[in-house]
Amino acid sequence: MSTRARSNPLALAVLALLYERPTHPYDMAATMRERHKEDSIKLNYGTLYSVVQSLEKRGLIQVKEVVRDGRRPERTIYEITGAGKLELEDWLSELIAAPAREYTGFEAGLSLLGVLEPEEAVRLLEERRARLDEFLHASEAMRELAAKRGLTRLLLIESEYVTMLRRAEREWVARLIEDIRDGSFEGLETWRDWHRRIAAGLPHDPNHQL
Amino acid sequence: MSTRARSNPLALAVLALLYERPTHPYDMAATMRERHKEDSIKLNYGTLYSVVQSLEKRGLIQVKEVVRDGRRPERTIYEITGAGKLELEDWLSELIAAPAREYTGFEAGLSLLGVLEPEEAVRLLEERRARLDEFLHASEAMRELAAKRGLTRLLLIESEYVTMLRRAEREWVARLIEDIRDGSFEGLETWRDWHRRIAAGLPHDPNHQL
DNA sequence: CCTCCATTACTCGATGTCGAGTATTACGGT
DNA sequence: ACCGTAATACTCGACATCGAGTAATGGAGG
Repeated sequence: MSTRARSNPLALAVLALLYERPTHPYDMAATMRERHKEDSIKLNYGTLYSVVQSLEKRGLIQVKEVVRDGRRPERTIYEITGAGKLELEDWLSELIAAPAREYTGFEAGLSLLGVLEPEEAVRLLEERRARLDEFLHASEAMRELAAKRGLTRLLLIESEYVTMLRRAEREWVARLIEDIRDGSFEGLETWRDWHRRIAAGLPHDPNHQL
Repeated sequence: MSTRARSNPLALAVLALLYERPTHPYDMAATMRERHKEDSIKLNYGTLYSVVQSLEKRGLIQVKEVVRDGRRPERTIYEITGAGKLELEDWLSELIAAPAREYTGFEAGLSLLGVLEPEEAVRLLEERRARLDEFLHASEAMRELAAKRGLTRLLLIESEYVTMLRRAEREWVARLIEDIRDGSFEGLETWRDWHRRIAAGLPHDPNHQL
């Protein structure tokens, strides 16, 4: 259809909201906030309005009516189309069924870890571990609160997923720190060597081929 | 400094490459390929050149010389500046030390899981589990190959991280499937109910408040 | 009843990202 | 000697994303 279809999940959220009931962009944003969807789907006003326009151009949603309350700005109410419902189900299915290459900041950082000295790397990893612990505690607290309020598991499933990933990351980071510390990290000498050479402006052969 | 500084990690990779030696953008791309950096840092030609320009504007890198080989296009050789070295270390440190909110497609999908029927959700999750298994096998094979070639752990650390995350995800997805299947998933009836109402066009109260 | 701040609803210009396109040369095969 | 394909080095225009800005209303406090 369009050029860069299915890039921004915010468009998927729009389809999901309009699947429930017709409404206008500002209200979509407010609803996303109330339901804590903005924790899992990046929300930005400018982007929201442009994403809505793009969905309209693609025939997945359409204007239902334009209402004006006094002299406030007009509210443009959209509704989902048949094609939009199909797109919603198909896109959502893809997101669930197909693991995708995602580029995270930490992964990028790890791939350049050799730029730092091992000691510096350890210091930074320890800070990460501490922050992950904070996150996990906060997350635990929220979970208890949510349980008290009788929130069902379906409503917390994204958060359950993210917390599980963070817990796994925490354990991995902790082990990595140990390995570098006690010298069992394989290739530690090469790492140090490479670093000394760079600092001295010497040629270095970062033997990176697979 | 600039408006949207530290957004694209590709800029970090550029700084890291110029930290090793002066070179031109096209060669940076080639080097990133050779070293499998493009697996962890998204590489795109257009973006690369615009990112380089932005780094130059910010004074983090500068043109060293412009050479021409016969009648080929000119190659613009860049080198890193003092400010650039500081930025490299600071940015990299931040990526390692501070866990950041990352928005993944799967998380977005999970947060809208209620749009699907439980049975459909299970089918899709099973497909995901199968694909994760494939990924993990391929990853295992690569790991053995890399070991044979004597690659050091530092060079594979990003891949080790990603594989560990995928393994954790696989186990979580498997448990989730079980819970929905055997009915122990809390709130399954509410889920089904909500769905019936939507399908019938009835009012539904998606009680999402925290 | 007046003032101030939050809320409502959206717009705009700058900046970032995408990937196909261009033009040249090197090189292997026949 | 000729052809086709890969590699070299970069450009361009369409599209996406960002977040500050705008302009009106409603309500709480003095």
